[in-house]
Amino acid sequence: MEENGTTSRTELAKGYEHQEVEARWYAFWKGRGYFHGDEHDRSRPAFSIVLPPPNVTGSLHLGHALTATLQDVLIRWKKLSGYNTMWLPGTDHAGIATQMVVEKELKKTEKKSRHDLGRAEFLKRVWAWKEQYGSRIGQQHQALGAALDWERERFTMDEGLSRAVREVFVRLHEEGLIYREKKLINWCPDCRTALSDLEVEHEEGHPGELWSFAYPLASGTGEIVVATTRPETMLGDTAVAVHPDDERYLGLVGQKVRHPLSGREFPIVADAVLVDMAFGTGAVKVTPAHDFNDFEVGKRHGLEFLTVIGPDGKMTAAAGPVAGLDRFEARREVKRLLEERGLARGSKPNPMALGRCQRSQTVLEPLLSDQWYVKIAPLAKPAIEAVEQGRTKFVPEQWTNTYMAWMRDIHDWCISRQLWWGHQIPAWYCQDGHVTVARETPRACSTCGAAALRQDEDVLDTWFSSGLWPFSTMGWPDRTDTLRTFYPTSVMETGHDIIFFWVARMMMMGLHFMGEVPFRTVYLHPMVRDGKGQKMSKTKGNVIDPLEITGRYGADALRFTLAALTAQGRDIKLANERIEGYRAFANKLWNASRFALMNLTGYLERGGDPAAAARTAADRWILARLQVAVNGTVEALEALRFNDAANTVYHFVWHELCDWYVELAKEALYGEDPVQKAGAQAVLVHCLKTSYLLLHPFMPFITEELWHVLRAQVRAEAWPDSIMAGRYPAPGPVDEAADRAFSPVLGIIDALRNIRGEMGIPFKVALGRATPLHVAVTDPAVHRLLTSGEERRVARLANVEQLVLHLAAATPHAPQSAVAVGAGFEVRVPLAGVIDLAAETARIDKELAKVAADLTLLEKKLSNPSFVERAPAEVVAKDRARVEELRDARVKLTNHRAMMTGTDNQREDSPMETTPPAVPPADPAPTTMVEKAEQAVEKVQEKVQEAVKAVQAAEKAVEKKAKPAVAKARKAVKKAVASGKKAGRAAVARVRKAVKKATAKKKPARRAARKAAPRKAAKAARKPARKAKKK
RNA sequence: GGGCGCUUAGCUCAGCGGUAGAGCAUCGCCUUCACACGGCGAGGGUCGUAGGUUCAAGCCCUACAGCGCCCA
Repeated sequence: MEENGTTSRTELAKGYEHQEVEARWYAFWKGRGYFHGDEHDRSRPAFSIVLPPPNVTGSLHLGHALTATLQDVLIRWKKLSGYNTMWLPGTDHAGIATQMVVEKELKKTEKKSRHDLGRAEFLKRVWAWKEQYGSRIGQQHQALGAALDWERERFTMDEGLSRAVREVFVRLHEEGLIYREKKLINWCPDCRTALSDLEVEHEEGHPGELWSFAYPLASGTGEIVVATTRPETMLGDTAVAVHPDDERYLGLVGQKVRHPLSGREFPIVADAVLVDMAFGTGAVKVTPAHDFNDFEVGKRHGLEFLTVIGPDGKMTAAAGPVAGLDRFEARREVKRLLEERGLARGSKPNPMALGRCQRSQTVLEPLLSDQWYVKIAPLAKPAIEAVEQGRTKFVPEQWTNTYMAWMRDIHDWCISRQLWWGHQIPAWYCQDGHVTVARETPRACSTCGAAALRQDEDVLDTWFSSGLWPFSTMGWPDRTDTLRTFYPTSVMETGHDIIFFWVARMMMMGLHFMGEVPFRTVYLHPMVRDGKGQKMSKTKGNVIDPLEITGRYGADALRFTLAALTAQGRDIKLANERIEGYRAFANKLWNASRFALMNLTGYLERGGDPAAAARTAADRWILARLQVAVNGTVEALEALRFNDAANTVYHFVWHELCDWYVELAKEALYGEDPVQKAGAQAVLVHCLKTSYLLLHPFMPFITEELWHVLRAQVRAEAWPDSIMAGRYPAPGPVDEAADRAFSPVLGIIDALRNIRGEMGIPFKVALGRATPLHVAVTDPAVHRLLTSGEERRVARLANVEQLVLHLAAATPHAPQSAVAVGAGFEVRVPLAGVIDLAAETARIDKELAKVAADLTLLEKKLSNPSFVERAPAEVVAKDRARVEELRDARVKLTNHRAMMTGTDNQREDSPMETTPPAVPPADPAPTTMVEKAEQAVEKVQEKVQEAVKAVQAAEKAVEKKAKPAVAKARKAVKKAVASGKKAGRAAVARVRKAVKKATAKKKPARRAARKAAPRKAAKAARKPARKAKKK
């Protein structure tokens, strides 16, 4: 620890400064080897993750930050839980993207193309680029605190991984699962390479034009009209197809048409698969070399495959009059030429589907070419079975379906790319065209023995190498200890957009080459969007560098935010306010620790059982709550419910430890009793230490910092000198009795605070000053608890000067006072001279309304015989107990109210049936302003209702009368209704706001107005129950 | 065209069979010696619509509507 100079630090800055703290710890952890997984250690269970490799030339965005965070949470949690953890980092070479970046740079700085440099020289440049920029991702991961095993960092183009790639290629080829064939593929004219189906982005509804023209019959006796969205392809047409059942064209099938621009003649064929009789003219032009559907037609009918668009997106020589033109220019030119010849037959707008290149967004061109393919069905089968058998599970579960659907409908995988950057295909050709596939450069053709060999110029799809990632990174094809210890990995954690690219392919490759699934669990996290819900993308310019956020709010705050927002099944909208909130949380933890340090002088940690050190009910209570938090956190982590885990700790630290216990403990910490003081200190230290450990996976930096400071303060030599070497808190039984026993104290304090708040008595004005405040409790145990010291805590937290305790059902009669009733207690605050009778009456009425509503509901429920018979006994019992409680409260509150309004002659002290008004009487004189506003709201609401009804009626009428037009009309009407409703709601909301503002200054009036609304009263009625439940 | 997801407080979202929750925002009070990156209190929801199952339904089932994503 000396390397950090924090050994003796036991004082903290007033606020948490993340920059200062975060700068300190990464090197410390790394230097101590905490990130390294030991492949020789088989004594502990292993927990391993391979980081899905980001693109080496990219930089991390928030999606990566989420990946890093969730994986780090798992790794750190498992490490603290005693596992031999290993998290393997690395990057992939991103063939297309990287090559494009370097080519662009080359063009800019040297005005050269890669062809000017030649392959070898160009690759040198790419490597240089990789060396220069490849480290950025590593730095970003470090800034995020990711506990990555850097000793195992890999890159898909490393020697070892390249060897794995060749091995896989050769083996698959030997097994007949890799083949080379001339087929139609998706070609990007911009990247000048073939793509796999997965790299195609489909765009729907692109505004297009369905343009019709006529092919003259070769016989010269007529024409056949076809329509197309791509007129330029007509130069490659080698047939016209019609439906065999189409009577319009019966006589034409078998005849020929003459191409008006090239003069070629080709047949009219009948094809039931391709042709939809109802669409357009029912006749379709067929371009087998430039359309996937037409390609099949071409094969079925033995048509000519005529390529008229080249790899550069320009028309080839075969395109005759438009040869050399760009395909889009050619489109205009073809139309012009056909119009000139009088063959144009009109056009209409037609939304069309487009395929675009994932990288360059260029419209793809189907192109006929020789490519390498993986025959995928035999690989997919085991990958399907593995999931069916549950050997790999998806979380959230619904992704199983997506995976299965894709796997079952999988197409052969085009793996060759016309690039230079990547793994060059280990296939060689001799002059006779024989193919030799080999692990090492062969000396001679395996078929004819010819020595002159030329290696295939193409490289493999990047995903071909990253599909091997879970085992190629661990030394495969060698049988290494790393593989033995850490394969299969425990979890694959990545975005659901990558399920096919990585997950599916890793599954297939892992099963095929390792004989076992590559991961036990696949956790697919949601997409990170910006605050407005938009997908982050470079083109939109809303991509955020995680380092920007960590710089501003701290890595811990960002990590915690991401974890807290990662609920299963919904995208994350990351808003700055949210991150600010969790930065505040870090600050809260910091200051709770600061408070502790200030009050731990002289305390030495001896490692005893905190439960034994606990002296007071408050001590035992917080320990119980802590155990609840530990159990909840671990349970959530086990289920990969990151948000639940984060929120559980958050709630404990802020709302139980800080809001309650720190305040409660002051009684003992500032008090004279050394034993109680030591007890509170021990409990506080234990709670903080446990909180640090719970939080460490989420907030590694601040917890490590505070761990050291607290450890030094209490001289806890038994604690390891890094939190990373600590043990994660273990789930265990909760001291329910301690939790329950203390709740009356919390309830009484709550009640007093409520009176204060509602009556507008500032905290600094002590309660029970002139005359004492009264608290009555019915349970002797609670009475004992309070007399044995807890009443002093009540007094401190509610600022009470004199408090008289009664073991009784009710407090003594006092004329001007405020009363609150809870489960088993009643408090009475005399407020002579201070009390606002109207305010107190209103407050009591509010309470009464809640009680009455709750009671009505419960009584109705209990009077239903089938409920009593069929519902579980404990549910019924609980409701009965609650009814008793509510009746008691109703009596007390009614008495109190009667007393205040001067009609309390027959006050009752024992619970018995009284019948308070179900709805408390409203203040008879609300201000006219409020009245008017409320009426306005109602009117607007009525109007909206009327409008909606009217539209609906109209809708029905329309439906009845005009059946054919119904669909269209309905849509329009509904839209109108929706927008009308929306506008109406907005108007109501505005008026409501205005009312609120207007009434804000006139409290009694506002209250009265509220009373008038029974729904609100009913809602209010549920409130105390909720509070009680929380306790 | 097929599939999946979403619709809960002003906003962003949890909850998924037993009394509607969080964070932010709002309103009132408080510069109380851990924290104004704060404390205390309060208001705000017929849980998209219509049916059904159940003693009991945001929660399960069916249909519909709107939004989003994936695949063809």
